[in-house]
Amino acid sequence: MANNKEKLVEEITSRDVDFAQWYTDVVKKADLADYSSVKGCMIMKPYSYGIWELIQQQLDRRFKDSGHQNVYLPMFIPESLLQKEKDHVEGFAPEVAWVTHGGSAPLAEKMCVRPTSETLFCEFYAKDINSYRDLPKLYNQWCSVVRWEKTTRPFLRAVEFLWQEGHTAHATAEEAEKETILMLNTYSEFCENVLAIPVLKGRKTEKEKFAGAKATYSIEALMHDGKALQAGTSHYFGDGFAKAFGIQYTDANNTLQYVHQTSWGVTIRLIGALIMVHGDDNGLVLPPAVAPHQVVIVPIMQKKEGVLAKANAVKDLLKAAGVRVILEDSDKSPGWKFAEHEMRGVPIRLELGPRDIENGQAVLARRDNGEKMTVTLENIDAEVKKLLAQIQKDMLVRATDHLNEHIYAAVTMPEFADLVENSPGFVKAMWCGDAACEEKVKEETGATSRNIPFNEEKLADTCICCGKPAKHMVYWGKAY
RNA sequence: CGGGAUGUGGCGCAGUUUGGUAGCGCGCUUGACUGGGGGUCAAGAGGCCGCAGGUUCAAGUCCUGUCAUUCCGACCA
Repeated sequence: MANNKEKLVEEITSRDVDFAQWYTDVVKKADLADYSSVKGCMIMKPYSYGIWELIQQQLDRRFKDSGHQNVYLPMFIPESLLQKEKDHVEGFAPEVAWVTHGGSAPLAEKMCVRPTSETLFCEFYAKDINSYRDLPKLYNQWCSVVRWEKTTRPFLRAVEFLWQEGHTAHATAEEAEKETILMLNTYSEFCENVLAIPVLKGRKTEKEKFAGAKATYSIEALMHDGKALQAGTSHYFGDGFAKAFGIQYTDANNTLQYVHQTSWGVTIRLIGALIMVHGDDNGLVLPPAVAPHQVVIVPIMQKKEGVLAKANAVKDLLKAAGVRVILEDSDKSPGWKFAEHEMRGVPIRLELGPRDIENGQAVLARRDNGEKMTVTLENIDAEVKKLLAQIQKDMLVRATDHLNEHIYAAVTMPEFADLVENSPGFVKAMWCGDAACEEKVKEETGATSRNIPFNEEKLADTCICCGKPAKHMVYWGKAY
């Protein structure tokens, strides 16, 4: 009997040998994505798009529950519109793609393909908001955006990627700040309960914040190799964009006011996070909540009378119970099927052969820890649902333990540098608030500030870098 | 955007040094036997050797350019 410690799949490079190569192998072997002839762009195959659809459904429900509505805005932004907010255009101009021709005729004004839609939403809000009665505007958009990245990797960084971007406008700063935190919390709750990925919530430093934002908050996840991945961001804009775009409303006292705005987004990078947090040397390991197939039924000796019929009956039963199940009835050998669906990270394998049918039972094998158990066919649906819930829970516990075991604290710079170099993970350290120190830490150690948590600890009185009085505790780490 | 590596049937690769009829493994198709951890045998199909120029009687192989992928940095979700 095998467990997940054994390496069954020769094609996948071991995680510990070469994590980057392992990642690329999993993307290919789990049938997630393929390359196209367009540089830096990827083809999301049905399996990865299926994961994205499950992410979308469950996030979208949360957005709707908190009063948000979906809209769709154009993918083109005229140059003049992009340039209305100074910081914003400076942040994005280096990486936008430009459309200069319509057919063969040059355009009077070139347009960029949206790298993000703040400017379009602002233009729209300026027209659409007149009275305090029009507020708040709680809009979200599911779309793709284009950023001309120099280095790309499937799911983690692509020239075009899928995401959702929420854009809201509020009457007061307090309300907008509340929204910013609400959505940050929505993301962290989603990551933990759906993706089984624990995250560190906090505020970004000035240096790391979004172009044009007053404050940026992020959720940071820890990958298996100890590197950090920014899994989602939520921005508070204050009235900066409102002033640049003239988004004003008349309040109850008949006075003109500027709105206060937010934006927030997560991307298909979450799929990259799923791969790098949960995956092992046999491939992908998916939490049941986002697994396109939660159960794969592998019939044994399927040509034998009654085996396929029984397998189909079990499939129908599970389907009726709301389980996403497939019956692997191709004429491949059982061993091949085991390995194939392990690479794809299917949470539960259900083995069903003549021997089982005779005994009125089936074998369930867990993808996350390799455990096998025998259950009776009578209440197979209840058993499977129970096990799916257990796997979802255990995966979060395992990832949380991994995160906690890789958070270190440093008080001196040599200590800090040693941790960053030899103990991959997050390092907590005090900081004076000066961007120069942040820059210096990065230059000397390769670690960047990830975020400043809401519940800061006081590890020391002085900045790890310059020795001046410390203002904040920062999570640092090497990041993707 | 800098440095390294790689582009040859669907996938992984050999062949390039020394130019001379394009090969191997896996996969694929058909059939039979098999079946509880990537089965066995038999018979088949499948190639503008990344692309564009050039040298040559002759180019997968040599030269120039270009595109893409990948790894390591810098930049970003």
